[in-house]
Amino acid sequence: MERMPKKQRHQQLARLIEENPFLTDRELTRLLKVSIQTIRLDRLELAIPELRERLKLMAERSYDPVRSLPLHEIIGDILDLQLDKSGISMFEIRDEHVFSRSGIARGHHVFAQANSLAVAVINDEIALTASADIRFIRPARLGEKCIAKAYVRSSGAQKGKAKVEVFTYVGDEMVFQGNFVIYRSARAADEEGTGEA
Amino acid sequence: MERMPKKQRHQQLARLIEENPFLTDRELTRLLKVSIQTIRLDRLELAIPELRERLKLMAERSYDPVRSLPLHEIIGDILDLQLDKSGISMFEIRDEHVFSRSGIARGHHVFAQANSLAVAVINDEIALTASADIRFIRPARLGEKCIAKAYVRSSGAQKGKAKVEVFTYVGDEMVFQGNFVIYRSARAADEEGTGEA
DNA sequence: TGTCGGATTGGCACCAGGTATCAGTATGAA
DNA sequence: TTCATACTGATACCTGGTGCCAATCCGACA
Repeated sequence: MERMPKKQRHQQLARLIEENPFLTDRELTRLLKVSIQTIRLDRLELAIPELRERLKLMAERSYDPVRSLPLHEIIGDILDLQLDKSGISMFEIRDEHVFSRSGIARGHHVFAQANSLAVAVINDEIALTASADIRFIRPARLGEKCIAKAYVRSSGAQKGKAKVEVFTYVGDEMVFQGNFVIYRSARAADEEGTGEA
Repeated sequence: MERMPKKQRHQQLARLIEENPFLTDRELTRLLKVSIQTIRLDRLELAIPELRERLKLMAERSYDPVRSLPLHEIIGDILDLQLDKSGISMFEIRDEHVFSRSGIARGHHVFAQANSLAVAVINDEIALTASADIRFIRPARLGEKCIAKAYVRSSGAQKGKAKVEVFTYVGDEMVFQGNFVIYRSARAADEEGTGEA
């Protein structure tokens, strides 16, 4: 009936906007060889908002402090935290964490989870990793949920150095183990845990 | 001279937009009790773009795959790579890598650079971190460029385990040192280095 | 063959949130 | 008084749309 079936054009339109949300209707006109009205009818049917709305949504998503910070802050979701004692976090291995060929997680992601937790469990305004001795027991794979458990072996509230041991499991299999030495600013903070890592 | 000194209003304006980039000029009119023309003159003087440009910039920033997937692939830019011998990479500490309060880089980013390099320098199809013994000598800070140098101490092409030593410097100061043991799939790959880490 | 209906296109009014420019007013200092 | 600076108002114009109506195309079906 048409030069190109409507369904197919809809798919193309959706794909184009998915790939590049910055396209105006006018630019889409060029790419799909239909009138601007058709583009707009298509967007309407597909419930794709106009360019400015799309940009606004993206800006809002990236601006949401809860969403934008955790990516850079703590790696993994804290499930339990007993300051200066122990903590548990969960981290799911996703596509972006693995070697594409083998589906095995890059070591630094597993380390990042453990490191984040080791720092978070220290009840202090400033806590920095001083050194660590780590073992990757077996590879963590795509889709696996890593449960890291941290135990503060010596809080070092006076000496300024805490020792934290972290074990990471997938199910009941240990995948990672690390001994961390964490610098702390000596005076333990009165405040609640900071959420930083 | 004015109800409120211009300088002060400029500060307030900048702060308001910083806090909430979604404000229109009309809304700012209400908040600052000046005409919309004044708001626009102010924005001009302060070089603050219009709402739509601000949203577009935010959307672009959050869309940039390099920024949004910070821990995915190799961390740091490979400057030099001699497979099974040595390698050098550079990694600049940005906002998203530091504790906001102290401006000090989170340990796992510095580790990720070293780990990426240690894996990249191994000339094999599959290379995984088995264990590591690491020291954070001094904190790396916002804006600093970390230069990591990796040396393969024993390639372990037969035994399946390579030893790689990594030193990371800012200028001539060492910030990090680590000894990595890397599993490799025994048969050294004929291909070029993979680019994965 | 005519006609019906969905798909497509064109045109126009209108909108938000601006830019650019010009003119007028207020206010304080020299 | 005069002058500069700050502020305000008004108008034309821009982009990237929405909303709506009419015209056209094109294939299917009686």
